[in-house]
Amino acid sequence: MTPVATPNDAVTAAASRLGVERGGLVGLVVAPGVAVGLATGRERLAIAVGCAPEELVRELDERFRPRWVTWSGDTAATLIRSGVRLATCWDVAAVHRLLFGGWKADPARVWAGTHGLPIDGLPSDGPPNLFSHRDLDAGELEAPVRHDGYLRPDWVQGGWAATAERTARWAEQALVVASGQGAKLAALRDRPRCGAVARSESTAELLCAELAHDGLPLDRAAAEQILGDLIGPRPASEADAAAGRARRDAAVFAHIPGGVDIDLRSPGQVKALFGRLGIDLPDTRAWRLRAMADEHPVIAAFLAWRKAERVATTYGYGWLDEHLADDGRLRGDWTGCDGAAGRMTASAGLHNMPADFRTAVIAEPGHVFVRADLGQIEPRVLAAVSADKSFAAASHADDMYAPVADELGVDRATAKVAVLGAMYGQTTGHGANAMRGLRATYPVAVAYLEAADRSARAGQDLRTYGGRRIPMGSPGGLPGVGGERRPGERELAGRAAARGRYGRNAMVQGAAAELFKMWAVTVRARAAAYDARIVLCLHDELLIQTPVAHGDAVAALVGDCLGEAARRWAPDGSVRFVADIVTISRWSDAKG
DNA sequence: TGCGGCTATTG
DNA sequence: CACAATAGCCGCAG
Repeated sequence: MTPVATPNDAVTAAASRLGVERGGLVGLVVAPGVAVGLATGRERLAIAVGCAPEELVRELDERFRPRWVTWSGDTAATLIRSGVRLATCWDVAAVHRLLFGGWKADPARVWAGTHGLPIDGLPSDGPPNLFSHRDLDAGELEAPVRHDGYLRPDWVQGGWAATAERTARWAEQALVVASGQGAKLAALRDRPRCGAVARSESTAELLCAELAHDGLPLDRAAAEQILGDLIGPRPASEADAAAGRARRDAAVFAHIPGGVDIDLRSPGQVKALFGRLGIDLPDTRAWRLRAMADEHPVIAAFLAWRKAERVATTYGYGWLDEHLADDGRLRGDWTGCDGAAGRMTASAGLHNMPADFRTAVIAEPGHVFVRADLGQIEPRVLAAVSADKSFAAASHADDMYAPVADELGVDRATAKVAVLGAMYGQTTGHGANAMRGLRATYPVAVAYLEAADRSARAGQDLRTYGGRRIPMGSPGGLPGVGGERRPGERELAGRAAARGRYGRNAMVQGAAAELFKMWAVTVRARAAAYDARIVLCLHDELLIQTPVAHGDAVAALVGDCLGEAARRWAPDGSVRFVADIVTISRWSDAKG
């Protein structure tokens, strides 16, 4: 009689062979239908038979809670589709973006980065070269690394998933990268929190995969009601849609004696039309038109047209059809950090949905939302990262601008403009005067911003408080600019100033993003005990759906998590961070 | 067909 | 109308 191996036995055996322990690094790759590759410093292992590989990963995660080393969020996405959600990870792509900046973080690039190999020497992913193959023995073909130190392109492009053994090797390579990244982070001695940030940026990738999979609850009937009020009922055909467009256009043309026939979607034609009516404008932006609304009734009609047109094209029925599934969830792609300062991004309108639609974001039956948003996060973050003691003292007020206004001897609105102007780089207009007061009162914080501004102007890379590199290599975009035209002195100065504004803002916005993600992953971890899940991240705001019975507990927990995250991110504790936390059934019920 | 400009939405 | 993002349509170059 042969004893049948239970999943439990398999897990124990695997854990024992690998030496899995709580918080220990374990390389993990998943090749669906092939194998799960696992690797530790002790051994590598491929699980291709026996119990379901995903089940084994789940068991290992729950029993030992290692820090899984992944190549990217794709691993988490694959596992989530199998019903497995990891607790924590070290995502080498996320850490690469932190260390090197920018967004590209494919395995070939990440490997080269940690090994100090030039990016422009990356082997091309063209067809295999027969001559080079002839010199390789079988062992080398099975090795993921070339003699010159780069990863083999065929492995990178999917070859890693060809066999069970290769998945184990690929997991091992990820572990090697993580180790190199750890060394690089340790070398950033003036960024003591970068290790903690690397871990939260990694786990944010797990959160992103979950957000993409789960989606945001959006009530279809409520959403279509809103649409109907703005642009009318769902068109039954293309002809119907065209008739609707013509009807909306006609409502604008009706205000023009004699009638016209222009394309309202063309700013140039609209500008010309207003010109014929005696209204001269440099452009047709809404704020400019709104100021001229008294001049002619067509302006108000046109602004209403713009609003409806916007909804019809971007947030109309097509938007719902494309992104809102039958289960009432609006789904988009999520990235843990953008290419600039490192904020999370989302597509499908999740980050820029018009506020009107928030009434359609309704908690599902038996659930409520806990909505929490950070108050005045950017000035508080500036106080922390610059270590300005006076500015930090101001953060102890619920409204930070009140003590700042007192110190500067100005009203609150002026104080706010001055602070925001300093962080965004505004140097002209109303903010300029208050700026001098700010420099006198909070010299450390202002010096921090101005140092960032100077570095950025000079084209020197920046690094945020948490260690994210802000590349300034070829800043401001405008690559090359075809032709012989050389930019004038004014234009060059303008571009340098833009780089300066970008740089000073990136240091604040980037640091705020680090704290926010640390908060988010802390909430994610703690809220799981209440069956609560984050359904939306919005730069300084979390929306969490939880069973009704746990609403109050989760609301309290979210506040605790902010304190915990703040202590982990900035252990000094001199800055107070605040959040407005409410338990609601519709997103729109939150007080704004 | 691709891309810069314009416009609008969000934080 | 500063800083960031996504996203659509227009107009123009190739």
